[in-house]
Amino acid sequence: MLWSKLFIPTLRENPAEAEVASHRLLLRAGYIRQLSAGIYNYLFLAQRSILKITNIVRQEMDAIGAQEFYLPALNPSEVWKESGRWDVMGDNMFRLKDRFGRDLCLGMTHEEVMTSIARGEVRSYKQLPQIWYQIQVKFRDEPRPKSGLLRTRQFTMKDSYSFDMDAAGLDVSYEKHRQAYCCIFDRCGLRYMTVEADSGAMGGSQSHEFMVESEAGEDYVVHCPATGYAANLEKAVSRAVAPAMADPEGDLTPEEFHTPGFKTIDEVSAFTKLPASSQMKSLVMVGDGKPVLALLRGDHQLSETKLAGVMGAAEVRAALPAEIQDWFGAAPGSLGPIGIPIKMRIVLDKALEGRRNMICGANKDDFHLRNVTPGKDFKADYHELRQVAAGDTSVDTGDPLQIVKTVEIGHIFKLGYKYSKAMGLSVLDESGKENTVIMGSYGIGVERILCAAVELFHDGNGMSLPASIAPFTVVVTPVNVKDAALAEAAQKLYTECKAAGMDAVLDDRDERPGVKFKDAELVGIPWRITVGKKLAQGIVEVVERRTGKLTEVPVGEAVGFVLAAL
RNA sequence: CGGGCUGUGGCGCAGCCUGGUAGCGCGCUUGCUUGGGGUGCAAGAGGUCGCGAGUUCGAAUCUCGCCAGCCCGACCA
Repeated sequence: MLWSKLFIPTLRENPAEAEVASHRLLLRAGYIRQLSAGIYNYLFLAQRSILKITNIVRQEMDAIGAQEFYLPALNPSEVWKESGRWDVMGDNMFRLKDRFGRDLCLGMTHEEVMTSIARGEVRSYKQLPQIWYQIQVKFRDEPRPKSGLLRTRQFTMKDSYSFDMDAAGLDVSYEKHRQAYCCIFDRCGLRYMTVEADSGAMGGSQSHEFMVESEAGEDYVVHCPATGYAANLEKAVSRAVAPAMADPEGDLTPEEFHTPGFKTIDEVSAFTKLPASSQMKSLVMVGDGKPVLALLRGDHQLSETKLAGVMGAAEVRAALPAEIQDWFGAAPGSLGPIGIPIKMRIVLDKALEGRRNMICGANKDDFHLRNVTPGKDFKADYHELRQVAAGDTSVDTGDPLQIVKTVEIGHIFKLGYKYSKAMGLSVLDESGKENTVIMGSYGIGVERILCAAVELFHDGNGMSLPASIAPFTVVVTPVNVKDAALAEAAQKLYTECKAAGMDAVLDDRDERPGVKFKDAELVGIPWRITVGKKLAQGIVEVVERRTGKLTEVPVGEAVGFVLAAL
């Protein structure tokens, strides 16, 4: 292709509205333009890159025996009502009515539709397992679209669904996906981590996320370089740093003391001259409408996800001040596990196991208790409730943990029977008995692969995409198109590149060399063959975008040089 | 949904406080020039100043309402 004929609207200056690197550079390099909040036009370069990504995805999915479908984005409400998600999805779902007033929505994901196909057609164990996938558009009315293509309201997803007879079959389908995803992300040239993820309170037994480390990300991953442990912060476990001070010795009896106006952990800490780790933090939470008191070490944070898991609740929230007053007869800041007027479940974080003679609220405004020992002074029910904090170490080895910010590019998930049960998907087994099908679902955010690549690989001059997903592999740049010898040699090199099967572009624009170099670097083409002065000696330059390394090679060897480096 | 910020030619911005004929840089067009890192010169085109009301002789500028976008938070199957 000839650059002079292409629509590649690069910008000299940074667009004002873009902050994160991928957003800024995709705009500047002329890949995308915004249509509305969270809705983007993909121009020529973006579309080229996305097609390369989806081809890789398609090849690897096909390689595990998955079959490509293409389902409607426009969905009737019925299937969503069957699964219960018509209500669950709330405002995140785009909804509309047809001319007869029937409810429709734009699909956010396709478990329901895939399940509806399977239940209508799949009747026998002989037809299983199946893996069906599609590469298709998804719609989610995000509360806050942000960061360019990282969080949008319309995006492309590769979503697949597996159908198996039993858990062992699901294990196989799941493992196939895990490996396919690794192949996909490897081929896309990404550095990523596979991490354990929270599988929710609803029966999902296992889940992994594929994460790329980036400041632009929205998820936190706990990672142990020494042991290789990696988990989403929501799910991660760790060994906490020891309490700052040992507990008082002996079987002491709880004793009330006056703490006028001291409510927070820090205030009580300053007042008692004891570290936060000597206190028990009392958090009143509500899970699916039921109150619970969660106790943690004063310097620890509650993980709401873990608490939800312990309670088996779909959703947890902090109790409102009025609810707390009603249940405890005291205000937040003086709460504790002893003498609660109503019956309420109390759960303790495991970091409190073995602790004694601690400080907590007395359920009486402006009073606290000292010498409170879990298990002795109240019934202790220990669970993993704490969020991993900076400085924590590996549970197994005590090696240091890191907490890193990441972008989620893929997620694989054992669904279990959630949809097959709700929607009645079963087959006859060998003995002629009905067997509910077990399912898995697996997603890849296609645009996020592009974003993650830009986040990982960019510098002051622009992006530097992996050759496998760059819109072009090589650009041939004659330094001066008015010089017939240069123009002719460049044209010839370009033709050779094409003949060698490379995605090449000839920068035949009548521009100064600086302009062409800048554009090629901004757009992120991995290789450039520069045809300039030294052509007289039969020499051209091959420049690698990522390293900036320049090699002078004879004209006849330039194409081979690039090919060999790919 | 709460908090903050911003809307002025395609892009980046000034002008607004203190009301009086809309400006700069880049880009674009034409001509010349230059030809190894966004060349230089000259001449042009392009804007109902986000929308609507109000105040005023007069509003980009002041007041009110609305809309849109960005950032932080809440939220994120």
